[in-house]
Amino acid sequence: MAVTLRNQKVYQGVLQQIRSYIEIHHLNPGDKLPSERELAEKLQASRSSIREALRALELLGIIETSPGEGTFLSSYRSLQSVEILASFILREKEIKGNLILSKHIIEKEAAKAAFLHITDTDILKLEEIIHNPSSLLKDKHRSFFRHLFMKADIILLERIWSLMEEFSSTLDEQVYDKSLYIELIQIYENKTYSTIEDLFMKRFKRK
Amino acid sequence: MAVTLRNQKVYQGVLQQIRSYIEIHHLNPGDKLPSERELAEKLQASRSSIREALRALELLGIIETSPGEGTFLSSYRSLQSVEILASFILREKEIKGNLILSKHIIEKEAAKAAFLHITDTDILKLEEIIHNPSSLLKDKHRSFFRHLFMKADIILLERIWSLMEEFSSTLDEQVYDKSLYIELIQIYENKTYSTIEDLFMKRFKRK
DNA sequence: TATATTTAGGTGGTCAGACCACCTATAATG
DNA sequence: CATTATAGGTGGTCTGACCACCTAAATATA
Repeated sequence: MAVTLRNQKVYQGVLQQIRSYIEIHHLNPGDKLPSERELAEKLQASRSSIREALRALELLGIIETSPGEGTFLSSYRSLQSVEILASFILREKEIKGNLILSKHIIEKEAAKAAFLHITDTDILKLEEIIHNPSSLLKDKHRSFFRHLFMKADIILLERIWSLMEEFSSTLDEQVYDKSLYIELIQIYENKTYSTIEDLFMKRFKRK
Repeated sequence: MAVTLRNQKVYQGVLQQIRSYIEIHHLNPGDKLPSERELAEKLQASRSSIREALRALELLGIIETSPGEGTFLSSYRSLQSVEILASFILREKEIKGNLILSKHIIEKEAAKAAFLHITDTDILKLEEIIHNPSSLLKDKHRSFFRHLFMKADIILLERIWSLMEEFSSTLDEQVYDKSLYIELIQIYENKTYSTIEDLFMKRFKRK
């Protein structure tokens, strides 16, 4: 059995050693890790313990496994862990009321952060999204803000916002307002940054 | 063996079923989950598979285990996953810059949202936090904003911010600025809401 | 009776060994 | 040479076994 330091569980030690292994061997995304049986022997732990560590890493999106092939470092960043976390956190009732407000705040900041980088082409693109007759209001909303997040270059907030969007769509109260987009586009055209804050805030007060 | 839907692994199914269990039984933080053997029987999976799911949940800080006692819903969010995630994933440079900015934005919004609810008592409390000689700047920062989040009553953003704080603390560059807190307290005293935005933005521009 | 002690059973932690389905490279076959 | 078996490795899963630990009930003690 692997040495158990300070009441640490074996799988936690395995976690650290795998991290070291990756570092020492300069493994890059897509590279293969030793097999479970090999790790078990190398790290002096049972295959079960190795697997407990690997499952945890998998949930965090750090590794991927292919039956019959092996275990590999993830080449893309999975949001699996965030989703699991979110699904547990958002379950709590008080949080749900918070969700709409938080999402609104993040959208406001995206609109502000994008301001400096918005070009005429972007404005056309945004108008096209909003006036597309074949899309639902919900989809318009998502495309619209996704574009803003992209321009603002705040990937992290975009991811968080995406999750909030997903969860808020499971709630009853849908709160999309077409005039918001139109007014925002006008602000971008007139280059009046300072009015963005008000645009969003007055809309939230109304509820 | 548990039914394997769409190539889904057993432990992933177990993950979902545990989530359902928590919801159906209205479990709250601190409450006890069924034992591993009981879950194995209930969910028609082996104890190993149950454990793989539990280990993953443990790493995410959703559950805690006590040998000899049982498995419990976490009463506090341990965030131990953050450390692991950070050490594996945060190598990517683009994300780092994004992290600091995103955290800064959320802190700014917390400061604004708290504005209306700040009382004289709160101001004293905030000053006490900042001038406490026995705490590190990092801890001052956290206590300070935790108080603001509490007053603003935006739990969800606070959770997200906590995650970001944990993440950013694994980075080299620490960016706490004591004068920010002092100026912010002054704003609360003078009740000049409109200057909060500038206070934060000018600080970010400097970097 | 009231308190201290033992004990039995439950719980998580870990391990070893066994199949299975799947993949791949090699060897045997046409 | 191309095709097809085949053998061995890999993750996925299960079973059953210990161990250390905790708790509460049963027992012994004051």
